[in-house]
Amino acid sequence: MSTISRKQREILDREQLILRTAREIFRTRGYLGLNMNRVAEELQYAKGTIYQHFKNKEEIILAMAAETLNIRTSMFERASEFKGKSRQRMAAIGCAAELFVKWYPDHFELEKVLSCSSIIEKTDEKLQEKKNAAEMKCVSIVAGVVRDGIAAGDLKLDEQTSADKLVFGLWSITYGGYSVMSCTDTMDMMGIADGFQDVRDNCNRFLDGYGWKTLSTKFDYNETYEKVSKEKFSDGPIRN
Amino acid sequence: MSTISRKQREILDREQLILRTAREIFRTRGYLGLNMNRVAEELQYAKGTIYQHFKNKEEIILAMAAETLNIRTSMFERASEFKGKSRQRMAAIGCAAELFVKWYPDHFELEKVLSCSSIIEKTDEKLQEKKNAAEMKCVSIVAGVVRDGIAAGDLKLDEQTSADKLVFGLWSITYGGYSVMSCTDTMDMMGIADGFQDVRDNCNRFLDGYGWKTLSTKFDYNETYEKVSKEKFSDGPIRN
Amino acid sequence: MSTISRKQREILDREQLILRTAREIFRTRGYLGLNMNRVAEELQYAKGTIYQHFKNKEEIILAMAAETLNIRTSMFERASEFKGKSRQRMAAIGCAAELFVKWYPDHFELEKVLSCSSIIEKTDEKLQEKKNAAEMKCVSIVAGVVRDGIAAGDLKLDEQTSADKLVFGLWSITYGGYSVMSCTDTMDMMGIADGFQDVRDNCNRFLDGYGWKTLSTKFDYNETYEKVSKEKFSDGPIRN
Amino acid sequence: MSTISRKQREILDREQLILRTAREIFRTRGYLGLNMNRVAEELQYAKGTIYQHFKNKEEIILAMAAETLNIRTSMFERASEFKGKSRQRMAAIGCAAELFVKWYPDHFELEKVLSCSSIIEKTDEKLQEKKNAAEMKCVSIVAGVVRDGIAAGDLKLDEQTSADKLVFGLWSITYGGYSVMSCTDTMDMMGIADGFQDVRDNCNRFLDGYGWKTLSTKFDYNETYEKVSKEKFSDGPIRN
DNA sequence: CATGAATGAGCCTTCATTCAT
DNA sequence: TATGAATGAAGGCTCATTCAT
Repeated sequence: MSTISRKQREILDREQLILRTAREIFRTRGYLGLNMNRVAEELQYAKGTIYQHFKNKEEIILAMAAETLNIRTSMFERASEFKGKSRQRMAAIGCAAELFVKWYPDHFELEKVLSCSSIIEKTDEKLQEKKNAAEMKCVSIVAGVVRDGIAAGDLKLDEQTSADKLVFGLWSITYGGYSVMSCTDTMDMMGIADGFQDVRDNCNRFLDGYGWKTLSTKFDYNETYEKVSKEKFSDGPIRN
Repeated sequence: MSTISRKQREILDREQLILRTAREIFRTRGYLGLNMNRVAEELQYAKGTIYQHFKNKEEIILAMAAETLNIRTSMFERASEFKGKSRQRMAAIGCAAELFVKWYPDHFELEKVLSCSSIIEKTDEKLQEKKNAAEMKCVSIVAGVVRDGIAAGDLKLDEQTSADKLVFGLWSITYGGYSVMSCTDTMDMMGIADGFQDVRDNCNRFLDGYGWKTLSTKFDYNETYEKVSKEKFSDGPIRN
Repeated sequence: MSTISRKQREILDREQLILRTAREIFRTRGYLGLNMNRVAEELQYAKGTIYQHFKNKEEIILAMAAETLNIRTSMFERASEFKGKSRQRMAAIGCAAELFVKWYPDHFELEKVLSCSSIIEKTDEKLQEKKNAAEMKCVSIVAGVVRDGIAAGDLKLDEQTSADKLVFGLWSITYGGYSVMSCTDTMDMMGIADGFQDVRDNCNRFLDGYGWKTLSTKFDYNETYEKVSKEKFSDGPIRN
Repeated sequence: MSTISRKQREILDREQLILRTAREIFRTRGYLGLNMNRVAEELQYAKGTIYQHFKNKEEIILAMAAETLNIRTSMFERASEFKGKSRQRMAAIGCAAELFVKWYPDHFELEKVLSCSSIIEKTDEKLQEKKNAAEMKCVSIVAGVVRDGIAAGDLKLDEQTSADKLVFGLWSITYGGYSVMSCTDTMDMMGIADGFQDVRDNCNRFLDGYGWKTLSTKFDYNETYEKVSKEKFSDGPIRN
């Protein structure tokens, strides 16, 4: 890593530059507004240059997603290292998820786009695997904390309930919640003012429903969120 | 309704025919595979004729979404009329949501596409409002059942919790859950075999977390689902 | 055929117009100089219009070849109907071949291009078959005259020699000869002044070699050529 | 030749290496599949390096053709030195031509490509001349044998027939025959199984037509071919 | 000399939309 | 009102060639 040549370094930088530009375009103009012409133009590079780094448009999308997914993974990792009871550590991950959405709001859109098979089909399988690995790691971290909770006796699951189901539930609430939030109209319609707070609360109620023991009955989750935020993520958005 | 002329009737029929065809194409070939040429061809009508009914391609997408949204609304309405305690009526709506996803799997894709601002911008505002109204009505039905539960004393919410937050939660779990389910890879990764069952269970645990009283402690939710399915939706997919 | 609508007629005309233009470009600038842009430009039509008639560039090439091949076939047919002994009828076909090359000099180039598998692969199989059928018919006409010669006792082939081999030989001499002629440099190099005359003579010597009986020993082939030309092809280049 | 410096030697080697690689690509992927990128990649050299040897892509094509043309010339030379009567020596050249086609099947494709004016125009005139010289030499060898035959009294040509016309005829039959053979479809259509044998036979019948005396009436041409092949070309494909 | 990233002209192709009939 | 040919902007992608290092 340290012996990387200057040139290779420059290439890597340029790749990130391309992704950054693409992300900007994607955020402001959506998937259909993102095209190689625009990226090249915005970047003041020739079209061919972009193609030297990414085989096609789809690979840019995938690379963007992989990039933020890696960031999310490291955020989840950091959060999972929060010192506290299992339930608090889960809250820490919730905090990480929340900050991730706030910092990389376009990631959800990317995931949506990538779920179109016609897009993913055009990409290199290796890149896909990289992305999947990052996602996998993320899921594992959450599942790990759930199992820690079980091991610590904070959480008892009946026979019908696997740790995975619980993870799936949390994933659903957050993914679904943040998705709904990305559409202000729906939020207004539902009468939701502070979506982030509500997603937090709903996650907690969900875990309550499974009987995951809190530290104290009067435990203020928001306090934990603040603490995690300060301790682990005070330095703002991470760049890969 | 009864005073509608034969001609207007024909136009409506054709509109539905167009939407049906477009939906078929959308389901099998995705958004990028849906184009006016294909619709016209499949329909055995001329392209110009389609433009007499829909101002542009985007309006077709929007109309498709509005159509299924209306179906969902009527499904929710029917479900909410299920005879039983409030919690059971909510389960009935859950059943409706599940059947809706099973019967109209393309609706999620449509919503995804519509969330691209560039698409919705090209559509007539009135049609957007129609779609929003349908969505609104759907949300209201769910909120209504929540309030019925409160009124009936089955559910007590503290000061921090509004009925809306609870609706938002349910929406998140189902929307998020079904979204995740649409990607088999992620499902495998998470180790989820039967997503529908898990969404059901997670919804129920979530409501448990809020303390919504069940009819009996040994209440079997799945039984309710079966009953609702038979009583209310045994006649299969609804056509507008 | 007679009930063809005016519109269909126009379309056919336009298709021929496109082919005529493409042929012109092909003749002057070669395969690499022929592109859809240029065709559209030259034709003063929009690019899309061209694509409404031909799926892609390759199909234009193929269609051009099929068109001239059909012409050649009908020329061969006409020639084979020349009244005379078998050897004279074969000469008549030689005359047709010669005129064909003079009238449609680009056809050879087209064949060359089409022999590139990468080109033909992009075309519709049906169109390929059409072209092959035309070619087949052409070959059959020649083979037919050879067999007529055998039947009439003008030509006796030994056991090692099939009628097909003889046809192949004639094909080789004419195709090869005309190919060489298309490159003036080589012609100069070889010291050939009047290639057409030499191809005629060589064909005749070749048939002499196989012992195909001439009408009289002093028979002047060129005279036959002139007669055929006047009787059968005095009206100049045929348009499909 | 002997005073060539090591450096010049290296350059020559590299040039041959480039041509060899280009030829390999050309054979397997055709003209459109041959690009500088691919050549450089396959060769493990940088693109710029190739440009140090060849001004542009077209010159590579031309150089490849010149190279094989030189090989053909030396094959023809060798064959013309076959001991025997004039007609047998001509058969020896026919054998060389046949082996050349078998050993360097891509040469025909190269000639095809080069016949596109747009290609040759981009090349250096000197290289063109080199190629032409090689071709010229080849033609001369054949013409020489014809003249030897005349001088030896084996062949008598009338006033209308020049030695060149005869050479042109042989060229036509072989070039045309091998061209047709490169398209299996046409071969099938014509009902030709062993094209090489038929080209041989047709050449011989052609020469018979001109009355070129064979050694004996029962002369077996194929025997000569075999003998030439063994005596002159048993060491396989020649490398420049 | 070797390198190979950058260039950008050029090509193919698609498709929403219009409009003359 | 229906038609469907024509349009042409838009976008994806390739590749020969250059040139700074």
